[in-house]
Amino acid sequence: MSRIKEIENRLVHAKYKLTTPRRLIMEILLENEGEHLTAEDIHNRLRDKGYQVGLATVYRTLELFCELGILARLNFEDASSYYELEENDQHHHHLICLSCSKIIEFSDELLEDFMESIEKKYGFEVTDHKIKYLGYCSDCSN
Amino acid sequence: MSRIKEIENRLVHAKYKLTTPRRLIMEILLENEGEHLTAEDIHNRLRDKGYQVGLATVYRTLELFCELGILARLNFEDASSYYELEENDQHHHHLICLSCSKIIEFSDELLEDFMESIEKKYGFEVTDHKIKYLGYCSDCSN
DNA sequence: GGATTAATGAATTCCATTATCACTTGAAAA
DNA sequence: TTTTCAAGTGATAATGGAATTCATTAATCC
Repeated sequence: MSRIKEIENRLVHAKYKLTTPRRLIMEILLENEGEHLTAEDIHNRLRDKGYQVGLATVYRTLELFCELGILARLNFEDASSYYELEENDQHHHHLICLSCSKIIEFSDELLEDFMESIEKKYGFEVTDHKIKYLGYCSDCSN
Repeated sequence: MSRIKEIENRLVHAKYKLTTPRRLIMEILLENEGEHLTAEDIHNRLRDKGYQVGLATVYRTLELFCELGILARLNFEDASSYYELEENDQHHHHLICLSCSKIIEFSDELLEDFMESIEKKYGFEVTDHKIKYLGYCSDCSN
């Protein structure tokens, strides 16, 4: 099944309509797979292609896609949120260059020898790391 | 050396003046050690204690303290930045409850058996995790 | 077809943060 | 001490990302 069909199915299955703005936003996301886009980035690219989609709709659609697990929202050190396609539940994390802000992705098959292997693999000199575990605390988990 | 004296020294050593607003903000931070405060939190607590310090000054001071390594700025999933005292280079990370937003801290002596041990130690059901390594990429590291 | 509901988009609002700029402070020099 | 002046401050305006409002439009149901 094509990538776009699969996403369409997820939308429809969750009782949402596949509208033109949603399809257009989805196309932008697919065309720019691998990049980390802000809502405004997407809004601009739509405009550049001649499509008029309201910024509010872009925000709403991105939020919806996040809820459906189609997208992941990323927060780096600046104020904006960045979005990227979630590819088949494959976690991946980010190396963030303090100098040029370049973002390199890496997957997490192995958590243990992370630091050493990553440094070698990407020639990245790690000076700090931030880990966040998300989930439910003992008060909330039942 | 007292905590406050030590921080004072760091300021002066970096050629910054020890002004009243900076000292007051430092006191608030020390009084609330262990909490994650926003700029506005600090501003409010100063006001509640009868001190008038401009919000802009609070922001500037927090930024300065971050540069000097006195503070760490934390970005969680909401829009605000949170600040906490950096205690002697001891990394620690965060468990964030998706339900009540409670934040539990944990240290990182051992990276490997993290997930399991954390779940047990804190009764926290981990459903996702986010790791960011910060440093310098191969283009920037020399 | 008419009614009901979902979705859209322009504009507005919100809110955290940053910039501006005239004024004040405090520490070094006189 | 007093003077001096860069450093620092604070009221307010500006910014920018995100959320909200509401009138309009599109899709779906009976």
